Amino acid sequence: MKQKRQQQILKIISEKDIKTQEGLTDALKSAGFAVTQATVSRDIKELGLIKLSLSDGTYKYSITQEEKKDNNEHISIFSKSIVSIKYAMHTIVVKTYSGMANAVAATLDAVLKHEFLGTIAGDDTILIILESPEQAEKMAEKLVRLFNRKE
Amino acid sequence: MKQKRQQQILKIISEKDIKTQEGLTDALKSAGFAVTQATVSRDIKELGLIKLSLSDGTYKYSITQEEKKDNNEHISIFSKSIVSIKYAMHTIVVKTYSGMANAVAATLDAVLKHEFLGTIAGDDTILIILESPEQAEKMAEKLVRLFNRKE
DNA sequence: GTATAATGTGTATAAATATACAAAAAATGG
DNA sequence: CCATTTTTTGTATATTTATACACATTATAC
Repeated sequence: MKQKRQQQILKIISEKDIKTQEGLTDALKSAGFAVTQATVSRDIKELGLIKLSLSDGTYKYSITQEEKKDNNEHISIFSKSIVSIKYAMHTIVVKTYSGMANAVAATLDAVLKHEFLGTIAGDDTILIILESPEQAEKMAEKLVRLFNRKE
Repeated sequence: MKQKRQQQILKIISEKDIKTQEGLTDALKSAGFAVTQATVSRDIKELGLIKLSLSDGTYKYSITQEEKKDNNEHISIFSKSIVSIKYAMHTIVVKTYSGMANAVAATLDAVLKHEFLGTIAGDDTILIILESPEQAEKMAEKLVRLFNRKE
């Protein structure tokens, strides 16, 4: 039963925004799984679900994007090629693994070109040029967040 | 101060396993930021941090892999350019927004070239060629996870 | 079968987290 | 400068979530 119930939980949270464990308990009840919040709490823990804060100021339960847990290579495909991101004055310097700078720069250009003046890529370094130190700082923070290296 | 404090929070959780907001409050205090749990709760909400359940049965705070938060365009910089990922036989078809296929393909190549035979990119479509349907399926699933389109 | 161990669950409650409200601090516009 | 608005924060507390404990259920070994 537990197995089925946890399946159902994944189904439920993929279909509607579940904001609390109480809400999930109710939804489960509707689906024929009568359990208490305590059990839901345990299920959530086992499933590794997370509570996200949404842009409207509320929360919802969700699965994690990647399967982190298990092994250790849960690094996003792109951030994988990036070594570091630093900024100075109105520029950002992105270091990549050897030979990858052009590929990364091309994609950055394609996706974000309206947000900076331009990029120059060598073998393992990309220079991104912004209009001001302020913009460089903000963009650098954004890139760091987007590629977030962690764990 | 808030800005600095939130930076510090990100630093702290990247360095040590923070299990509760109380723990984070203490760590912040040690770092010279004396605030209460209430403020930490608000910071966590703003930063979009999540509470992960670890394999040892405990919890820790962490950043999300992608930036979801703010507006609705919290889609990772790269997945932003990808429209869909489908597979057929031993190939995968990635659709991108117009003009971005080459940039995305270049990066895929750079990062994953040892994992597939090759790629062909047009204006908004990339064909990835694998060795077998099995490999194509697995790789497609991997790509979907890595770029995880969702929400 | 019975005994024993392991797993799952509810109840009650402890622990952790979010928030209403008021006050303080900072920003904005004269 | 002062007045007004916006943002940030603490206090107190409501809400939400996790868990100790006891009981129930299921699996395992004989």
